[in-house]
Amino acid sequence: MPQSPNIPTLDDVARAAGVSTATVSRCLNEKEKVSQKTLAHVMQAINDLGYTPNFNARAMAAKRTHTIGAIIPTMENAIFAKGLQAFQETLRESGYNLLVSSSVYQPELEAEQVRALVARGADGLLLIGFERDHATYEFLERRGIPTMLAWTSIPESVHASVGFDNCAAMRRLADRVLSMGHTKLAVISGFIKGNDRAAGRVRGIKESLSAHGLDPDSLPIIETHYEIEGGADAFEELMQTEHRPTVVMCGNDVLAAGAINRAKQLGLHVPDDISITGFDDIELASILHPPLTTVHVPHRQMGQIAAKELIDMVEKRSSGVMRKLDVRIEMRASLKSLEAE
Amino acid sequence: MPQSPNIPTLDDVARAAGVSTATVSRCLNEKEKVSQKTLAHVMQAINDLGYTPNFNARAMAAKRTHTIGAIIPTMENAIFAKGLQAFQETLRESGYNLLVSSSVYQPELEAEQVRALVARGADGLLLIGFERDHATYEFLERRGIPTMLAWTSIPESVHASVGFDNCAAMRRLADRVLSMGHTKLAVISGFIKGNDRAAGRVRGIKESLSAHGLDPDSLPIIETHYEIEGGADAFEELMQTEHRPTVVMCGNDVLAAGAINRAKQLGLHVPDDISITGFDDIELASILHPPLTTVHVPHRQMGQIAAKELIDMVEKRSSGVMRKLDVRIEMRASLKSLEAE
DNA sequence: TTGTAGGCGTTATCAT
DNA sequence: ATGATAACGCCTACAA
Repeated sequence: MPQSPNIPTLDDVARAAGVSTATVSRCLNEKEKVSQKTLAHVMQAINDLGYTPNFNARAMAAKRTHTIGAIIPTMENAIFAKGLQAFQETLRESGYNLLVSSSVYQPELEAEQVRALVARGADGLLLIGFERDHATYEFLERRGIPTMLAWTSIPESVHASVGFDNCAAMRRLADRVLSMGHTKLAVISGFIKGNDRAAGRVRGIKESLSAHGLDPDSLPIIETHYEIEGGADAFEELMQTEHRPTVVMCGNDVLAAGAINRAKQLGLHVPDDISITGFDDIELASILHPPLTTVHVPHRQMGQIAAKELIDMVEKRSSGVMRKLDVRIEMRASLKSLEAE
Repeated sequence: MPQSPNIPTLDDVARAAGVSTATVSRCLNEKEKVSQKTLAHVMQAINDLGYTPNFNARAMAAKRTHTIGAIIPTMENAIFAKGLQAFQETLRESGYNLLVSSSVYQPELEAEQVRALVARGADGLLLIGFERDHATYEFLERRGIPTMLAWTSIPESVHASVGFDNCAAMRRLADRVLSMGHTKLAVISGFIKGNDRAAGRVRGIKESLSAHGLDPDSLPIIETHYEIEGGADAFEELMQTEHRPTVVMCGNDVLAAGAINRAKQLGLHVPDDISITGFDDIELASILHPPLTTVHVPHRQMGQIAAKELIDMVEKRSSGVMRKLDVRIEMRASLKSLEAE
């Protein structure tokens, strides 16, 4: 027979310590307002009873939770993991907790999770990218929930954000590619609808093409899931077309990993037969064979800044700025020059 | 001047719809107990006001949250991502939400997060592995929180769990390795302290050694972080020893990826100069060069079963069983036979 | 420094 | 089918 769980409350502690609930509460939240002696007493009682404050009651009474919510598109690959880890660490240093949920790249699910997190009393939110239903922003606004957008940078936006310019970054990489003599490019992108990062990256390539006098509209683009298998299949499809590209630029490293792998299976040598590039510079990129040329994104820095800035917003020290970080092109062996040596 | 956020409550809805709060509550939770007409009215009011139920208030009054908490050691690699994704999906199908946090492989942090999740009113918990402070189990027990342990299987345990026998699995792989003529093995493991999965895997190798008449105590073992870099450095260290192993067995695929990569940098050919094996069979394993021989773990299945079982426990349909899943040895090119062809 | 008491937004019991 | 109303566990003026 399992004893019915008898959970100790503030009252129990107060009674055990012979003080009022207010005093116990103070011992928990404002130690300085309590005498050493009673503090010791109370703490003793807390330990003896195995008391844990009820979060929900706390949230209701205080209207603060010291909790930040984050919604990321996926946990299935390392893209967000690194940054999120740093985000969590930085939050902890300031006494905040992190609640994570994944939207699996589904806008409706994200909207739902925003409401869930807010309903739970999240003091602030971290969202990825800026493209989402207006209703969501409106909701956040009405509720007065400080929100940071990350992994992106938003031109002339009213939103606080920390990230980089996906379009400009990819454009720089494309410029490099073109400067190496490539003229026949192809692109493997994540699904663009509802994903501003993906859209920006493709746009960057097109801009580069235009600037170099090439036709952006004839650029072959395949959209697929951000998965290794997706990248692989898309790559194969690209290779079967009439005019084979000499370089395939991928929307992220995971897609590129799939592409490189499939190339190998098809008997194509990278980069001699075909060059491949990625985006993100996750750890995977450097251990691929050949190592992947990609855009390095400062994941950890982004997470740290997001955390600090968000806390400042929550604690009214800031009203939300926009931070644009620098990226770096990481040249590795998967991209080869077409010029004579 | 930002308008002070005026969040609508049940009362507001009730007033707007001209009914009592009780009725509104019913419309939200037990529609069938309300007439069509009032239901429509109330829903209208809810929409008009943009009302969202306050989760914390709800949790307090109902003592149920339909929320499951999960604490995983890391989000930094894909090991748990796949299973967790399936876990979340299955939970959703039954109307449950998932709250995730990461312990970064720190037992104290995990203990803290268990309390946090319980304080938040989690109806149940998913934990990885079984090795943790007794106090935590006791706490969970006292609070009456259904808990599932995953990624492991526990001999004669009172705990509900779903997973596989890490020791037996690795032993099977080691048996294969030995049957291929290898006698000089070395191991790169994650830190064993506080990590039963890591410990079990190493034990499996030792058992295999013993069974084959080899001395398990002379097995070189390096413990390191579950990271690519950790695996790489450990590998290099192993290669510098007097008696070079002919095969390096790694505690997981991430370590193996690091090892393979470093081998390449050192000018060693895998598997001709050295064989390498992994554990988990994450996607990465098959795109490594050469593809990695590893132990395939049914991640998604594990997540699904964990979710179903945990819900059953929460809803008192089950008192917690132990499910042991099968793993499969995935033979790929990174492991080579030493026998003459 | 400590105690008293009202209120936070729901659910659920008991009437009606 | 609907309405009062008492919890739920804590925080926080306000008082002492």
